[in-house]
Amino acid sequence: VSGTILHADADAFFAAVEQRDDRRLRGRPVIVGGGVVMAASYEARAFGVRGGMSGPRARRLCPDAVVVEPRFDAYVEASRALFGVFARTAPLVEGVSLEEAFLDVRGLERIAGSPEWIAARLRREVRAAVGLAVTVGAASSKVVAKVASRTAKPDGLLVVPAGGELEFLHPLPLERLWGVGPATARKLRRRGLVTVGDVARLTENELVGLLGRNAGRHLHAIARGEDPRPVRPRGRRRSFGSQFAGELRGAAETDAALAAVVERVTRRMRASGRIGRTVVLRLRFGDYATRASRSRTLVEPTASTAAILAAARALLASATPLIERDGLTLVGVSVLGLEDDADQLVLPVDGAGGGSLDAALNVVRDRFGSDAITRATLLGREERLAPWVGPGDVR
DNA sequence: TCTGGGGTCCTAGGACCC
DNA sequence: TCTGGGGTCCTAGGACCC
Repeated sequence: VSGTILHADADAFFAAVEQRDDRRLRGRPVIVGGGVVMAASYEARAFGVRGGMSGPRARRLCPDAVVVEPRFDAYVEASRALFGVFARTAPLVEGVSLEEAFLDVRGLERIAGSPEWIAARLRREVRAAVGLAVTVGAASSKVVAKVASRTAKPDGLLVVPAGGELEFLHPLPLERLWGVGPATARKLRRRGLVTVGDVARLTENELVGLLGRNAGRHLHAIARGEDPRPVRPRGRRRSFGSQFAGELRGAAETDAALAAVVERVTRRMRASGRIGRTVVLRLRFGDYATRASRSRTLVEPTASTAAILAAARALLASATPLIERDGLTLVGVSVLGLEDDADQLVLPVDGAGGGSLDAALNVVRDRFGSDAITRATLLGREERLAPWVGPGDVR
């Protein structure tokens, strides 16, 4: 069936929200984030500015760009509105990030019209209700819908009809495929392959030999536009992490960075009412290429700063020889193996009657008894949501 | 061109258990 | 006494995505 899956993706999301909220920025090159480019408006991209680029480099490329600090609250709010339109458009929505989702519109033909019509209306409604441009790709599978939206950006709509998948995919450069990153692209290019069609001419066995069993099979399928993965709402996040990048000179400086990183992670965990059991230490060394990770699984899950910092320090000590040889340029900590913290309740103060901390505490006492609270912490909205809210947190 | 920060999933080997 | 298949958990690394 043609176009039963839509991929909707808001264009230059952070930058577009800034331009929406400040008309002086409209039509001008806008860069969100000073240290590193988190988003660039299309006006800035015309100068070669890209996400992930260092701030100084971006300003060299585009000296006239307006650089604004990110406002995560505004992005989360815009994302809520965006997903509100998605939810009104299709019964089944899979959020990929704050600004992007797959929508299953199978069976909506008689109610809502053809996929093309649904997609066009979705774009109009987002424009009207959220004030942003969203590009939509429609196809019979997730990969093809995703590649279609990539191809139609910005502010576009591309429907790939059933049966037209290969005609659409095969002339495209193989890097366009969703799931082909730098490493895979390098391997394929070394074999002289350039387009998706070139990849599709390889047998499954050849691709398995090149990339491994699973990756090879997957690429063999998607190069033919075959992707059995259904549109499925994502579950909750599976890890919390944070990192510090920069030259770390000496043990004291490294330990201070480690402590700050752990504090950020555990604070967010407590704010979400989650605890975790596996602590992962990530390191990058002086050559900026070599990386290593060390992990340790605790007996009991925790969100305690002290417990996780102790584990992280032990892991760091186990990597001392590597550090002494090369120096460190990054230290990061992630916590996996998440569970709900049964002893902790996180509730929004403004939703607990009265809009004050005392009122919220009284709600808890009423429900669980006067001695239920051993400790209460007031968290800002931004601590709960930003930075980098996962799609599992949006709903 | 020097270097993002936050995530997800897969692979592979070893330990341990039944 | 020797061989064995299959499952789960843990650790380290790698690829990819936004």
